[in-house]
Amino acid sequence: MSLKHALLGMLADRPGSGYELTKRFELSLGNVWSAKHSQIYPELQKMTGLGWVTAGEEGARGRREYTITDDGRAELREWLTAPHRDRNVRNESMLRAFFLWTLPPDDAVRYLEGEADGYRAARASLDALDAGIPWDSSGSDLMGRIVLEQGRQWVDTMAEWADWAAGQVRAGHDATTLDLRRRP
Amino acid sequence: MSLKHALLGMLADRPGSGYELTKRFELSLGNVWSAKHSQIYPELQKMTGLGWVTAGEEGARGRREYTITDDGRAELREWLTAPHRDRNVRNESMLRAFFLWTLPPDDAVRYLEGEADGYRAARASLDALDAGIPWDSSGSDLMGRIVLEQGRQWVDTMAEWADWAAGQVRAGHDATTLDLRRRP
DNA sequence: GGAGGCATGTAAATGGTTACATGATTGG
DNA sequence: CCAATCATGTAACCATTTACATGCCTCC
Repeated sequence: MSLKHALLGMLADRPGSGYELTKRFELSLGNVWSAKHSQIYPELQKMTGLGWVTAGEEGARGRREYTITDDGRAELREWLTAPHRDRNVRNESMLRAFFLWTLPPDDAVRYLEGEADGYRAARASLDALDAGIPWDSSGSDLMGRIVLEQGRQWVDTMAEWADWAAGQVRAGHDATTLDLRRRP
Repeated sequence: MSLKHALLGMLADRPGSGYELTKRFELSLGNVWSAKHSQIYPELQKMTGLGWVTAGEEGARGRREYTITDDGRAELREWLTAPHRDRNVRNESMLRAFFLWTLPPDDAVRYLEGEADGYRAARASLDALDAGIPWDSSGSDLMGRIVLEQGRQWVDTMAEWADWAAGQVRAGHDATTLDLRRRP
């Protein structure tokens, strides 16, 4: 049930309409969580029912601005501090990698090289995103930039891994002869 | 629609029943993709309808073994080699991190330190998994171990990041004064 | 006046989790 | 004989995506 909390978190910074929240997902938060407007609008209505947000007057073009309530802030704090054990990972590129042994080695190497390129492209767009944001000294910008840095380290690590993996497959290694070089 | 392909990939190695496939998700594949038996059984039936697998005779305790067909192998190859652009990431811990600025700094630091510990624990269990598998020279073991290595690098990178992030918050940095040390 | 962006919604379908339900076999 | 594990399934619910649907407002 993270969508509600993602919306609460965004509204804790400043009030916004469903449309604006959709844009915030697309522009910044989308790198860690995504949602479409068709899910966001009904969710905001449910959250109004729960008393976590209040809907403002209908403005131009039917615009309706939502504001977080004290109950909403309490719920957000609860979600942030409660222990959470479920590391539910879903990584489709790794799932594919798992089955690359069913392909001729050349095709497997091509896949892994393509992945490495994909990660390098992702790195470039994270850099562009970083450079394009006029970071200020607010708390939300601090955590935004720290999370962005996480994305950068993640794609770098994955690009390195994909290069390494392609090399191992190209060299004809098997699971017992892998060269498991670790970072110092 | 990755579940079908995950099942195809596992059956490409060797035939298996729904129960066994569920176990394979729990024991090895679960680190990159997960599924419950309640989703797997109906899916195998659909795949039989598509001609991607064939169901064997009903054995003891109603056990039914599924075997991948040539059509199934073709579909798997197609899925592995077709270009895929959608990097649809969903990372709930990072989503939380994004909103840590709403907490008192001490609580934010505690969260990040807890994350670092969680990643170190994950590292230990990946090491145990690796040590417990009698890797052989098969192609499936090669890719299995390469993917496991990815998991190891991922959790190491994340533990380092969480330590760094906790330090930055503890030191009272803001987005304009972050110490963005990069790996050499 | 038309294009593009602002703005909101619903419906249908798919994907996934939790809970319910049942029974056979094996090993201690 | 009892517990654990093997083995399969369905139903209800929740989450997510895709497609359908509408209309306003601003700028060129």
